[in-house]
Amino acid sequence: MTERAITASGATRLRIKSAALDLYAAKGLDGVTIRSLTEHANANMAAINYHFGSKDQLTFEIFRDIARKSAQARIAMLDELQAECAAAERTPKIREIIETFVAPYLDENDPRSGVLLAQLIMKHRAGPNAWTEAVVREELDGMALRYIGLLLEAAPHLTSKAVHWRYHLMVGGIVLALSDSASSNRLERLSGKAMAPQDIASKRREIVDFLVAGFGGD
Amino acid sequence: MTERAITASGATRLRIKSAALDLYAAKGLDGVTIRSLTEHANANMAAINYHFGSKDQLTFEIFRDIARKSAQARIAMLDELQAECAAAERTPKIREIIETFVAPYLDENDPRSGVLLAQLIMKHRAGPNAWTEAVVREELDGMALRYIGLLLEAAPHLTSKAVHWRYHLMVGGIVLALSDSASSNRLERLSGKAMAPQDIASKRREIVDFLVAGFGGD
DNA sequence: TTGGAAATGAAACACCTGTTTGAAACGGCT
DNA sequence: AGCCGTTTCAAACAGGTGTTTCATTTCCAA
Repeated sequence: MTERAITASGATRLRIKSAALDLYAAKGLDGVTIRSLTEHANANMAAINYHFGSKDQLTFEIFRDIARKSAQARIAMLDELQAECAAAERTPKIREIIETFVAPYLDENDPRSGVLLAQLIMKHRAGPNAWTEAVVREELDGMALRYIGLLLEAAPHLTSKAVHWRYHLMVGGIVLALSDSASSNRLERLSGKAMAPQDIASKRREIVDFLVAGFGGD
Repeated sequence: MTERAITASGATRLRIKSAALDLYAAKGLDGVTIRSLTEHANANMAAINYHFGSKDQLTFEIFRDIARKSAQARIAMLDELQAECAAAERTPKIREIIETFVAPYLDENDPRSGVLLAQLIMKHRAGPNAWTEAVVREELDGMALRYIGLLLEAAPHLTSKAVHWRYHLMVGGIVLALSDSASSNRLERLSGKAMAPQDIASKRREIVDFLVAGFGGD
């Protein structure tokens, strides 16, 4: 009884989700209306409420998935890193930790996710919400605590308070750096067009180098 | 002919501006309606269009003033710093430069301005606007270039590209750290209530220390 | 083939936004 | 006092938002 429902409804459901990812990445969290959304998805307005219950619920699902995917990717990388370190009887280095943290924001194969992740966090800061709160608490907080613990080990010269602060400063730096290339491109403007913002590899290098230095070296 | 107009209109004009500062700082850029605004200002809805032309124009004036004030404060501090350094025949240190940059965000006498400044920048990144663009370009870009130049001198081990990047990462870190204490208080939650977010002095110290380290030491 | 649930579509709905209107009240000046 | 430009006020307005309605179509199973 549910099988046909799944396959049949799956079509427009997926079309809507896909269009939502595109539009949110392009126009930002406040620039997408239900009308523009259904137009890009070749669907009817009512389809959103029919398939998702409400626009808020759709948005929640979208960003919960993005956040969960990024958290899982980081957890996998951290597991691998810690296994490696356990074998070599050493603790992870600051640079290694930070590289796993930055990775989901700068995935060459999926640049959209990094932008969306940044938008989620900015939205949660600029005007928190029932669903931003839920996404951050349920998908991101645990991962953040793991990073803070690891960084605390890797940077024994820093107090716990300092590591907490620097974790948050790190997130902020990444998020706003990401959003810059996504919209206003202030970095390119101020540097006199000398910067190539599309070069993800060098972008990652600059960001990681700064953050590693911020935590007190490699 | 203008005198009485100025004094008479000045009253509600100022009341509206003051209420706007309060509400924008408390509710964020997207949480203030013309109705809540005039209610808090004991004014009529039409007063906003009568005195400011439009809600957008009012918002523009508010944030242009905030941005201008912060830029002027920083310019004054930089002038003093550079005069001091010229007398001592040395160049400004990274820490000295960054302390002037952070200062307007963490003014004990006016904590509202820091929050508003952070909101302006987040809004400009999350969803740029005609007036955010104008404020950033006209009030902030020149100051940013001066900082980048100074930091380039103070951190000769960094390339120009690196300094540009780190300047933007610095802004991002400050802005999101500021917005955290303003709304979601994630730092306090994750640290198990061990952090005292109201202690501005130690907050400034943590931020500056991280940024100084990020630029490669003192 | 046919019955009935699932899905779609066009239109209307209710709500909230910023803006405008036109009349009333105010306040200084002659 | 009487005038007139300035300012205030309540109400209505226009535009956009998400949601709902209900008739229609689609599609699978009996």
